[in-house]
Amino acid sequence: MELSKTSYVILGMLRTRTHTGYEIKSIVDHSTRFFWAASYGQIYPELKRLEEAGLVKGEAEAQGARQRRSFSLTPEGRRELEDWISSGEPLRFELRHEGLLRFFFADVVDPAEQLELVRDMREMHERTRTEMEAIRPHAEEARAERGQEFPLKTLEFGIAYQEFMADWCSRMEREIHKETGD
Amino acid sequence: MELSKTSYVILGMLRTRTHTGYEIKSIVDHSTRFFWAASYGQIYPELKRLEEAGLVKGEAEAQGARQRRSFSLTPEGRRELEDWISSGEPLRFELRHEGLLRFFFADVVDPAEQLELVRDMREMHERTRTEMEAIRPHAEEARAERGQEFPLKTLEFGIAYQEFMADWCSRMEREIHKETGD
DNA sequence: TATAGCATGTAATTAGTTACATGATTAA
DNA sequence: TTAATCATGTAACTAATTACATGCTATA
Repeated sequence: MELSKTSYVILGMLRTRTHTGYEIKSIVDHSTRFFWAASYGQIYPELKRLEEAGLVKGEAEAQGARQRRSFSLTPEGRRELEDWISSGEPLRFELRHEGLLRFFFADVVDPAEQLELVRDMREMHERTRTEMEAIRPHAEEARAERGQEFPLKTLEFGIAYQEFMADWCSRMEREIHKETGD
Repeated sequence: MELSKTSYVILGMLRTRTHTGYEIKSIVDHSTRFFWAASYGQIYPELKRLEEAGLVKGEAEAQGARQRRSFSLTPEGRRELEDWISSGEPLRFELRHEGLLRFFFADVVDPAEQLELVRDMREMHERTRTEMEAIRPHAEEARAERGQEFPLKTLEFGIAYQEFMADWCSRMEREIHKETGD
């Protein structure tokens, strides 16, 4: 069975304990979504496929009349996850940035609009940074209670990344302002 | 007509002069593809739609028996491009980074593998940086000959960005090494 | 008692890549 | 003469989002 990146997100989320599809979605939304998102439309069908492939095991945990299936990693699933992290396969990355795309073509508009664009970009990155700061307690808890170092390191990277982007925007604001001004 | 980001890439590429679909593809591959890619499978059908919408105009420029259609911006197309750059619509951005995704889950493998992962990530970003440096002459030419400031600024951002990523990887290498060592 | 959150899932749509098919021209 | 590059386009596929549909449970 061919595993997609999203399959690995799911396997990874089950590395410490069992979770429902719903829980996986909300953990993703508080962690990996900044560099790898996943929707219900991917998670539920993928959980089914992973179960068929013997990499996860679902167990009914109904609470009263509410249906609920918790999934756990099988030994094969864990091996698959570890192999993927250790595999030397090329690491792809992709940035899709609408602001940068507009910026690239910004010679066709005048400085006032150029300035507005970079200002909007900076604000967006500052907002995302704030959003990430709000998540920090989660990552600190994961470290304190489950000994996980990497979610926090990853979050700290994310914050530094947003800062880097916002700083670059500030620099561009100054550069453009110089031309507009005197 | 609803325009996608890729539509704007095409309009943008025609801002200074006419181009064929083939040329647009190769310019994209030397510029915006680092934050917005486009394939032939998008470009040719999209050029057709843009022409039907009156935003670009194609002209046959056959050289002997070889077919060739060059497209130019119509006044409406230019306005559409300018409006998009100036519009205050939310600027979306998305990072998909397989290395970071593995890193997030890296608690499940041992330090030797963690180290290998960040090393691979660093090397990838250094390679991309080198690739971008190779493009610099193109962007400098655009500035010198067509007065375009923004493609060069964007490229310089790209280079700084790759450096930032590579530096962070180096820092992680040192951090992990400390734990592996003594 | 009503709203927010928990929970599962599918269908339709959109976006995008890859592979394929074809052929001309230029430079080594 | 052959390989690289120029040039156009479609078909099949893959990935992913969004909207929809359903219903339970806890809490304010």
